Amino acid sequence: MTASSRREQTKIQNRETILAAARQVFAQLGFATATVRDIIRATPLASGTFYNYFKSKEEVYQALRDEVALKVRPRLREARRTASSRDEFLAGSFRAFFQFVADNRGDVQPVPERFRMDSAEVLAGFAELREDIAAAMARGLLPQTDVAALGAALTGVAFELAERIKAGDDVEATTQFATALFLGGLAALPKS
Amino acid sequence: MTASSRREQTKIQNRETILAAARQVFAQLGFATATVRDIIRATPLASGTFYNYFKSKEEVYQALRDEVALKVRPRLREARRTASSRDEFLAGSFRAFFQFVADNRGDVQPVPERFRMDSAEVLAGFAELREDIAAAMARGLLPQTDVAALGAALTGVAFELAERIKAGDDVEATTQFATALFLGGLAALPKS
Amino acid sequence: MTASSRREQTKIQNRETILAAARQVFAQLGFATATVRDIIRATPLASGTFYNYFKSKEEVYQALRDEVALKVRPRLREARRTASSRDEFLAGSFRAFFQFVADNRGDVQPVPERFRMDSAEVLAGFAELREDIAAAMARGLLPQTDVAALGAALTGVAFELAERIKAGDDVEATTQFATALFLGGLAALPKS
Amino acid sequence: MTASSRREQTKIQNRETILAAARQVFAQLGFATATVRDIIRATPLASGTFYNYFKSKEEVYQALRDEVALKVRPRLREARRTASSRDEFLAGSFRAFFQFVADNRGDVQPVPERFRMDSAEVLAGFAELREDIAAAMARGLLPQTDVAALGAALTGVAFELAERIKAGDDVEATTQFATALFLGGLAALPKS
DNA sequence: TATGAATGAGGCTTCATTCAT
DNA sequence: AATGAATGAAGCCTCATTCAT
Repeated sequence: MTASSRREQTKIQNRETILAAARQVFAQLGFATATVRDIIRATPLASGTFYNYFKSKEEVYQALRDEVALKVRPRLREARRTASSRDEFLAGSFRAFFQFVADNRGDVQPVPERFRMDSAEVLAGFAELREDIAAAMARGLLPQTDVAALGAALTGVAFELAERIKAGDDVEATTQFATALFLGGLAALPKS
Repeated sequence: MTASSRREQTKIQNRETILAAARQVFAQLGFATATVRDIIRATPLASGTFYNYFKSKEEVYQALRDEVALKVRPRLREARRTASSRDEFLAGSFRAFFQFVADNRGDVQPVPERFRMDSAEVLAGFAELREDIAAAMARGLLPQTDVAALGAALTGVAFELAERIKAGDDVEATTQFATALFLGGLAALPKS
Repeated sequence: MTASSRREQTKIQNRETILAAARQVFAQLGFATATVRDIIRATPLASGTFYNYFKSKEEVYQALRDEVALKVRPRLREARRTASSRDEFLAGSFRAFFQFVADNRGDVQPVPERFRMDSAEVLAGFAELREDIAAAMARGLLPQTDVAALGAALTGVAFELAERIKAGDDVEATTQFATALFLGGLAALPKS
Repeated sequence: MTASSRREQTKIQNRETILAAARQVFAQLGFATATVRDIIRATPLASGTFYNYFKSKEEVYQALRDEVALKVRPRLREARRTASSRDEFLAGSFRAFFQFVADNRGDVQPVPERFRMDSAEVLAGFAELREDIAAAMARGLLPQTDVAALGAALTGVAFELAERIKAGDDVEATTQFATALFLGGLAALPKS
C-alpha cells in the first residue's frame, strides 16, 4: 500500500467515522436537537476535522439519507423492472423495502419524531418509482391511472407499514398485506 | 364586560398571536431551523411574554398540532361513525380529511422538510381511527383483518395524497382515487 | 376592632409572611442564589405585593438581620451591663449569645455558605459591644487594652463557636470554654 | 519553545487573566452581585472563552479561594510544626497569617459584604489546623482540651483580627495581642 | 392595597466556525 | 490533513419591576 493510498484510506475512514457517529446521534437526539458538536463528541476526531468532510449538520444528514437511498434504490428498481406480473411487481418491491428496513432495525430511533429532508438522491428515488410505474403501465403490468397518485399511495403505505416493521412486525406478512391491498385496489380503479 | 374577563380576553388573544406567529415561522423556516426568537420577533409582544404561555418551541409546536388534531378529529369520527356502507366509510373520511387540508392550504410549508412530532392529541386521533375500524369490522362494514395494518395503510395513503392536495390536486378526484383503491383492496384481502 | 386597625393587622401580617418566606428561601438557596421571585413563590401573595413592603432582596435580607440583631442585642447589653465581675461579664454574654443561637437552630442553613451583609442594626450591635467593653474597663472589670482588638477577638470566638452550637454543641460547655479562655487571656494581656 | 508549550502557555495565561479579573470584580461588586459577564468584560477575552476554563461564577470563586488556601497553608503548617514552644506555636502561626493578609491588602474587598464558600482546599486547611493542634497536644506544646473548639477559637480570632489588619493595623502588634490572649487563655483552660 | 400579566434588559450558555500550530 | 482553543453572534430564559385593573 502506497503512502498516498494509505492517506486515502484514512480519509474514507474518517468520513465513515463521522457518518456513523451522526447516525447514532440523530437517532438519539433527533435532527432538530442534535448539533455538530454532539456528532464530533461521538467521534475521536477534533472539531476542525469535521469541516474537512462536511459543511454542516444538514450536509451530514443528507449524506446519510443518500447512503440509504443509494443502497435501497437499486434493489427496488431491480424488483420493479424484472417483474413479469402485477403480483411480482408489487410483492417484489414491498418485500425488498420491508426487508431492508428490517435489516436496519438496529438504527431504530429512540426519538418518536419523524423528520424527513428529502435529498437529491431521495427525490431521484421517487422519480424512479414514477418512471417504473409508467413503464409498467406501458407493459400492461399496471392499469392506466394517475401515476403520481399511485406513486404517492404506494409510498404512503410502504412508509407507514415500515414503521410497524421497525416495531417488530413480520416482513412476509406485511408484504402479503400490502400486496393484496394493491392487487385488489388496482383492479378496481377507474380507467384514467 | 367585567375586569376579569377583559384580562382573560387579552390572555386568549396573546396566545393566539403567538400561535399564529409560530405557524407562519415554522412554515417559513421549518421546525428545526426556527427559534423561539424568530417566533417572538414575528409578534408585537415582548420576549418574556412568550414564556408566560409556552415553555419552548416544542410546546408551541405541539399546541399547533393539537389545535389541528382537535379540529379535524371530530369530522373524521363523524364520517366514520355515521357511515352505513363501506363506500361511505372510506369516501366520507377521505373527503373530510382532504377537504380540511385544502381549506388550510394557506398554512402549507414552503420548506421541503417534513417534521412530525406526535402530540397526545394526535396519537389519540390514530387510536380513534383504530377504534372506529374495529367497530366498523364488527358492524360488517369492513372485512376482518389486521386493524393496525389497515389503519397504517389508510393513514399512509391519506397523508401522502394530502401532500398532493396541498400542491393543488382536486379534493373530489383524490377522494375517488383513494376510495376506489381501498374498496377494491379490502375486498381482496385474505380473511384474517 | 375597627376597619383601619384590621387593615393594619393585614399589613403587619403580610410583612411577616414575606420575612418568613425569605428566611426559609435564604436558608435553602443562600443569599446569592435566592431571587425575589423565589421569595414571592414561597408566599401566597402576588408579586406586586412584595414591592409594597420591600424594595429588593437586599432590603428583606437586612430586615431579617435587623430582626435578629434587635432581638439579641438587648440580652447581650443586659448581660454585660449588669455584670459585677469579669467572669460574669464574659460568661453572661457568651451564654446569652449561644443560647440565642441554640434556640434558633431550626433556621439552620442547608447552604454551607456564609454570607454576611452588615446592616445598620448589626453594626450598632458591634458599636455597643465596644462601648460596653470600654465602660467595663472604666469600672475595672476588664483590663485596659485595645478595645477594638478585644471586641474583634470576642466576636470572632463567639461567631465561630456559634457554628459549632448550630451543629449541636452544648451551650453550657461552650460557654465555659470561651469564658475560661478569655479569663486567662485577659489576665495575661500586656497593659496598653 | 515547542508548539505545544506555546499553546500551553496561552492557556495558563488565559486562566490567570480570568482569575485576576474575577478577583477584581468580586472585590468591587461582591460575590452576590458580580456576574460572569462582569468578569468577562474585565478581560480582553471573548465570552465563550470563559467557559473553556470555568463552568460558572462559583467555580472561579472556588479557584480563587483554593489559590489563596494553597499559598497560605504551607506557611501555617511550617510555623506550627517547627514550633518548639507554645509561644512559638501561637506567635508563629498568627504572624504568618497576618503577614500574608497584609501582603495581599491590595485585594481587599471594598464591599462591606463577607461571603465565604468553603472549597475543598479551604476545608483541608481547617482539617490541617486541627491535626496540628492534636499533634502539639501530644508533644505537650498545648494543653489537652477540645481540639475542635480550640481550632474554632483560633480561627475566629485570626479572621476577625485579619479584618483589622486589612484596615491598616500593625502585623506585629496584632500578633502580640492574639498570642498573649491565647497564652494566658490556654493556661487557664480546665483539663479535658 | 392586592393582583398578576407584560415588559425588556441582561444574564447565561452553546454553537458553528476559524485559524494558528 | 488534523488539531483544538478562541471567537462572538445569537439563542435561551429569568429576572426585577411596572401598571392597568
